[in-house]
Formats: sequence, C-alpha cells, structure tokens
Amino acid sequence: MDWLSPTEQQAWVGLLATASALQHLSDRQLQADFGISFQTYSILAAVSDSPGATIHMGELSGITGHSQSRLSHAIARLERDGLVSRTSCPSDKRGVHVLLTSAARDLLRRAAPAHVTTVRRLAFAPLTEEKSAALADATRTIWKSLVDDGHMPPITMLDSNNDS
Amino acid sequence: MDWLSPTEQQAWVGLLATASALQHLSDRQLQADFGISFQTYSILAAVSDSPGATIHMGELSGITGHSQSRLSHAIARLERDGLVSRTSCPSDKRGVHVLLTSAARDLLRRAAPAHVTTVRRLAFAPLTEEKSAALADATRTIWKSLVDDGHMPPITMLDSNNDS
DNA sequence: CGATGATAGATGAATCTTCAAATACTTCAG
DNA sequence: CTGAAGTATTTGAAGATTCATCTATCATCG
Repeated sequence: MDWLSPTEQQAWVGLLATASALQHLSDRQLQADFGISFQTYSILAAVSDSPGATIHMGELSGITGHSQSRLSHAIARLERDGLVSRTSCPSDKRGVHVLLTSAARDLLRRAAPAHVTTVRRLAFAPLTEEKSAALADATRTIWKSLVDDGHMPPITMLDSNNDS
Repeated sequence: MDWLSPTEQQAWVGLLATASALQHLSDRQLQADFGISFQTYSILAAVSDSPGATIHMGELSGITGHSQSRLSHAIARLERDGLVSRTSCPSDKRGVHVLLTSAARDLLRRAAPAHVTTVRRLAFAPLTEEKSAALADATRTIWKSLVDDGHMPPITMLDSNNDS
C-alpha cells in the first residue's frame, strides 16, 4: 500500500483547502456587502446566464452541483425572499421553470462587479498567466475524467475547447 | 467593469467544481465502505498524524479548516460514537486534548488504503506528473497569498519548502 | 384505454452547520 | 491580590442539507 507522493499530497490538500477557503471568503464578501450567500449568488448568476434568463430545476441542479432536494429547498427560500419565481413548464408539466425577479436582476447587477473583484484579488492576483492556465488545465482534465467515468455530468464551461 | 478572462473563469469554476466533486465522491466511498464521512476521516487522520496522536481543539480546527464550534459539535459526535476521547490539558486547563480510541485507530488503518486508492484513481490517474505538480504549485501560491494577507492560517503541508 | 415503470420536483424528519452567547481558565495591569 | 480583558472551548437555537419518501406527470406497451 502506497500513500500519495509528496507532490500529489500537496495537490490534494491544496486543492481542497484552497477551494474551500476561496469559497468561504467570497461568501463573506457577498454576505457583508449584499446580504446574500455565495450559494444564492451562484444560483442567481446561473439563472441569469441561461438563455431567456429561465432554466429548469434539473439543469440548474447540474450547473450548480447541488442535489435536487437541496436546490428545491434553496429555491423555495429564494422564492420566499422574492428573488425568483417558479412556473410550471408548459410542454412538460413535471418540469419547473425558475425565473429571476427584477429585484434579483438588480441585486445581481450591483453584486457582480464586487464579486469579480474579490475573486480576482484572492485567486488570480497571486497567479501568473501560466499558472492560471495550468490550474484551469489540471482541473479540466480531472473533470473530464470524472465525466468520462460517469461520476459527474458535463459542464459546458469546462468542455475542452475554449470560447469567449 | 471587467469579467474574468476565459482562462480565469475556467480555472475558477474548475477549481470549485472539481474540489467539490472529488470531496463528494471520496465521501461516498468512505460512507459506503466504512460508514464514515469524509469529515470524520479527515479529523481522525489529522489527530492520528499529529505528534503523540493527540492534539488541541484549536490546532485541529486550524488543520481541518472547520470553525471551532463546528469542530466541537463534530468531536462531540465522534466521542459519542466511541472514536475519540477528550482530556483536559494539564498545563492549560482551558485547552482540550483530543485522542483517538483504539476503535478509531483500527478504523483508520482499514480505511486509509481504500481512501488513498480512491483519491489516486479519481484525482491523479488522469493527470500527468507535470500537471499534478502544476496543480500543487498553483494552489500553494494562492494559499500563500491568502496567508500573507492574513485571511488564512498557514498549513505546514503547503509551505513552499518542498520539491518543485 | 389502462397498467407499468420512469422522470421532475416537493416534502418532512433527522442530521449537520452556523451564529451568538455562555463558561472556565489564564494573563496582565494596577 | 483583585479585577479586567483575553483565550479555549462548549452550548443551544436557528437555519441549511441530506435522506427517504411522496405526488404528479410522462412514455411505453399490450
């Protein structure tokens, strides 16, 4: 039985610790400046970025990586707080369309720049262009392998070809 | 206002999504094969790896990245389940030493190889040696910056003194 | 058509995490 | 030596997530 090599162990611990820390710090910033969690921001951003600014629960669950149940509870809270609305999908009445309210669009417009600035400062300011690319490459490679093995669904943004 | 560059955006999404997926899958494996969560494994491993196989709550909190409160609750559950014991530190009676029970040492001995195998398979099998090193390097660089800015405490394993 | 099995989502209970105190001990200033 | 301030940890309640289950809809086939 062999343990991980020193490099692998650093990569493993570094990956988990760094991702967790960055998410935590982003959360703190969003919470402090706009009173919303990172989760809320991610969900709203995902809905906003989808064509027609509306999206099925299932797709949203895939994009955000949340379980259906978790997403359902989260969307229920967002609906209660007046940030999204749900409408039954006309073509498939089992499905549900999630739609941003104008309050949410407003919030997103105000929060996005500060959030991007925070991510830049915390995650990318210390990295050279090459290191950022290497990070993107390594994580994309792992993700692709997870998708190929059927462990995870594909994420458009992480597909091998670059876009703009 | 500028958004992230395509590379940065891929690195950002990739980092968060990959870390979350890997942790989730590791958790599933540990849960299925040994009935313990990833969190439990991490805590037990951290205690086991510390000199004397005993550690203060505060240090453990730093190593695992959990808040003190969360750790306190988690350790209480582990104690209830017979995996750790707590003893008051003799030199500073505010402090608490956490100690593994023999059941926990046993569990860890049995679970470690399978866990390592899972991590290898999911995270490092698809990566070349260079990509693993690049991942370690990028995350270490970010972590160092977070430490320098006072956002996070240093982690010994991520200190820069190693290969590279 | 009506039964069968799959899919999308919602729900409640149990579990876990977070947040704001509370407790207990230590340190230091006066 | 006393009290004030700081440190290490715990606690309880509120909020979030998970797990198993439930409802409603769809798709297929006889």
